Parts: sequence; structure tokens; C-alpha cells
Amino acid sequence: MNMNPEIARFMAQYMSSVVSGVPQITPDTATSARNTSASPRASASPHSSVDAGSPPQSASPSNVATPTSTPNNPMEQFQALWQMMAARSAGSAPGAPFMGGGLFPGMQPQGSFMNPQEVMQIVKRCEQLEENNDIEGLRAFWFTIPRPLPLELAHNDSILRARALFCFHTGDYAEMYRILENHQFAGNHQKLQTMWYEARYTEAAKQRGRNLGPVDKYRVRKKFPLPRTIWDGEQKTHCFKERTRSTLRKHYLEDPYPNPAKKKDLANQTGLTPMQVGNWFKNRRQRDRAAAAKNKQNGNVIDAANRHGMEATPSEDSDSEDFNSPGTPMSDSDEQPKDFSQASTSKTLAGNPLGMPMANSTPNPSMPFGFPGMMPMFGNPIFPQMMAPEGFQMLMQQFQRQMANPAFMQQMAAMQSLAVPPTADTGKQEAKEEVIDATPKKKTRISIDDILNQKTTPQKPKEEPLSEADENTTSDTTDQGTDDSLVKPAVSPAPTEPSNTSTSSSN
DNA sequence: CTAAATGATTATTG
DNA sequence: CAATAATCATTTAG
Repeated sequence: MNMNPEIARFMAQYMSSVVSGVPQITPDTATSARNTSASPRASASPHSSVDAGSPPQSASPSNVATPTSTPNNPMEQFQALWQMMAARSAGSAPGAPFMGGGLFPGMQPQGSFMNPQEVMQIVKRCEQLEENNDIEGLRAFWFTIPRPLPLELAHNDSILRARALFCFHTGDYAEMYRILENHQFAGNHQKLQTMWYEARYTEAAKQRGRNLGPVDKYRVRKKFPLPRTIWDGEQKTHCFKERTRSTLRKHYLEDPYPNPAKKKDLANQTGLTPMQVGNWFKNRRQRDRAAAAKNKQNGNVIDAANRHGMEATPSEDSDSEDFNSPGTPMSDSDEQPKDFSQASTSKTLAGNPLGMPMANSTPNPSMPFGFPGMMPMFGNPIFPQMMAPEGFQMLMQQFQRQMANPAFMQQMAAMQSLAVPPTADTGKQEAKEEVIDATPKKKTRISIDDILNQKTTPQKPKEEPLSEADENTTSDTTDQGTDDSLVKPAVSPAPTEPSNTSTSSSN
């Protein structure tokens, strides 16, 4: 009657485990996550047979729960039991298996007796079969193991791993989930994670009566996040932080083709890897060009604007958005580059036979602002109200920076000589084409960024967010987050929330 | 659900 | 080898 709920639950779980041969441990009580052990092959070592990892929940033989100590108080009884179990586990070093119950005579290991060597053999055999995905072998072998399972086996990492694999292949997903959720697995979780998700996918697919697409799977992953017991803490950032991006944007405007040194520098600033920086620039250039080409198709404003005297701006919806965005004081806006490049590349590549930048030997289409002689985009006739002073200042600064950039000025001159004098027919045509523009198809750019920025990563359990290594320290508002400390976000030091891990390779 | 945004990867090309 | 074009995969918004 007096039974503490905790104890009751514990007992119930234990009883259940005795019956099923699989320990049931509540995730919370289970182990204080020490899955940092880097050795993926931990299971290969002989002593792995002693699940020395989580002493407390190693459970106590219920039938032995009659320690001759203090029988009356359940709590005391439980505590005593607990301590004994802990002591027993602690004392069981590789060379000193606790099997015989030497540490406390009164307690039998429950179930069959087995000498340590026998246990080790079974474990190794399981590891072999599991590694080879030999399901049939596992099935056969499974029945050779004496029942009920000795605790050493019931709680053993390798045994449970093999059992989970077996369940996976037999379609006993519920059991597999239970195993995966209730035992803190050490070492390599990759396979277990895959099993977890695949099982979920399969169930979901079955339920829907069709195969799952990428997005469906994504939802499934969100719905059934990895249990902590098999989570590596691995986390991939799909969206960089806004700070990071604005830094990249800024430098992109100055030079879309950063040399390796520059990339490295940026990598340090942003906490990304040089590879990521390179990818970002690559994508940016590509997408700028694509946007430019597209805009060109639809016609664009720049030429006309220029001709008429610099007033019209490319519908820059994004810009307006940017300036508009409440959270971020301002930014180079994601979109700007698009139009910029549009000005440079589209013009040169697509319509203009005189095309110059890209195709030429010196590809440096870093043409930040709409057009050569044109100032950024003050007095946006389309979204006048969007021109916040802040934004204006920012643009001015940018422009000034550009003016100081020889390469830029060179480009500028080249562009001007090509574009300004619209004598050629081609030029005219282009101008015509570009008059319309617009089609602000996407807006929400910044807002998305903001959102992403806020929730640095998806959510999921009720864990603390914990951002990755991005721009942790610096409070750089304008630019240069000069902190080197951080390096790679790839490996998150503190596992907090399970999110999809998906390795890059999956591509 | 679809579409868009965006980071990453792969194949091609000069 | 580096830049580019395609394309894939993951997330998010509508």
C-alpha cells in the first residue's frame, strides 16, 4: 500500500522483463547517456558482455527481494536492493564476471545459470550474426539460448542489438521499438537508427497503402524521432543562421569568387567549413544566374530603368521584404544578389551578343547593384515605403565599399561601356524585354530566414534548443563575426534533441 | 498535400 | 582543377 509508485513501476518493469527476456527500462531512469564511447566496435570486446553501463536499472530479481535486512519498509527494501545491484555491477569487471553471485550470495542471477565464458560465447555469436545480417542464423541461434535469459544476456548490448535486428526482419516492430527505446545502446547507432526509421516508414506506407516519398518520410521522422537510446547527437544544419548568411552575402557582393584563403577566412567567421562556404557561393552564383535568366525571359526592368534614368528598380520584392523584416535590422537581403547578377549575367549571357563577363576569361560578375551608373535602390518607386533609413544606410555603405573595390569599378566601367549606349539593336531589344519585369514570385525570403534563425533547428522533444557552433559568441550586427573558436557544426558536442540525422551520403 | 528555399552532391567542361 | 549546370534531399510555408 505504501508502495512508492516508482518502485511499483520498477518492479512491474522488471517482472515484465523476466517474462519477455527483454529488460524494460524507462528512458529517463535509464542511464545517464554515456554513449560517447567512440568505439563503434565496442561490442567486439569480450567484456561487453557485462552491461556494466547502467547498473541501477539492471533490475533485481524479484524473487530474491527478500533480503534478510529490513523487510518491512518497501522503500528501504528497494534501496537496499538497489545498492546491492549497483555494487554487484560495479564490481563486475571484465575479468570478474558476477555470475556466481559472489558479491551477494542471496541473489541468483535469475533464470538459468551460465558461466561467463558461455555468456561471452553467446554474445559473440550474436554479434557475428547481427553483423552479417544473418537473420536465419539468429532465428536458429536464438532458440539455443537457455530461458529465461540470464540478466547478463537480457541486458546485454549485443544481444539486444541482435534481437532488435531479428524483430526488424520479422516485422515485429513493436517489440523492436521497445528494445530500442529501453536500452541505452553504446557505440554505433547507425544501423539501429536506420532500423528505427525503416520500420516507421514501412508501417506508415502500409497504413497509407502506398510508398512514401521524401516528404512523407520526413514527416514520419518528425513524428517518430529517434529515442535517446540510439541517438548520436548528430545533427545536420540545413539552414545556416541568418548571421552567417548575411556575412556570406556581404562578401558575395564584394566578390562572388573568393579565393581559398578568403573562403577559409569566411569559414572561420561563420563557423562553417570551407567546403560549406564554397558550396554556398557556388549555389549562390548558380541561382543568381538562373534567376537572371528567368527574369530575362520575363523581361526585366533594369535596362529600361537605366535608360530612363535610374529610377526603376528591379521589382526587388525581396529587398522590400528585407527592409521590412522586423527582426533583422537589415541585411543585404538574400535576394539582392539575384538581381544583381541578373544585371550582369543575364544581360551578358543571354541577350547580348557582346556578352562579356561570364563567358570571358575573367569571370567576375560581381555587379552588385542593378546597373552601372546606378545607385542601389533608393527611392524604390515600387515599394517606396520599404526604404527604411536603415536600409538606405546599409546600401550606401555597401555601395561605398564597392566603390573602393577596384575589381568592381572595372566591371562597372565595362558594363557601362556595353550597356549604356543602346545603339545596337540587340541592346534595344533587351531593353524592351526587360521593361516589364516583375513577377515577384517569392516573398517571404527574409521572414523565412528569421524563422529559421530563431529555431536554429527543428524542435521536437521538449529539449532545449541548443544551437550549433555557428555564431555563438559574437554579436556582430553589421558584419564580421570575428570569432574563430568555432569550427565545425557537423558534430554537435551536446546531444540534446534528436532530429533527423541523415548523413550526407544519402544523397 | 504541393511548391519553394536551400544546402549538398554529381557530372560536365574548358 | 575549378566553375557550372543539373539534380537530389531536407525543411518549411501556404
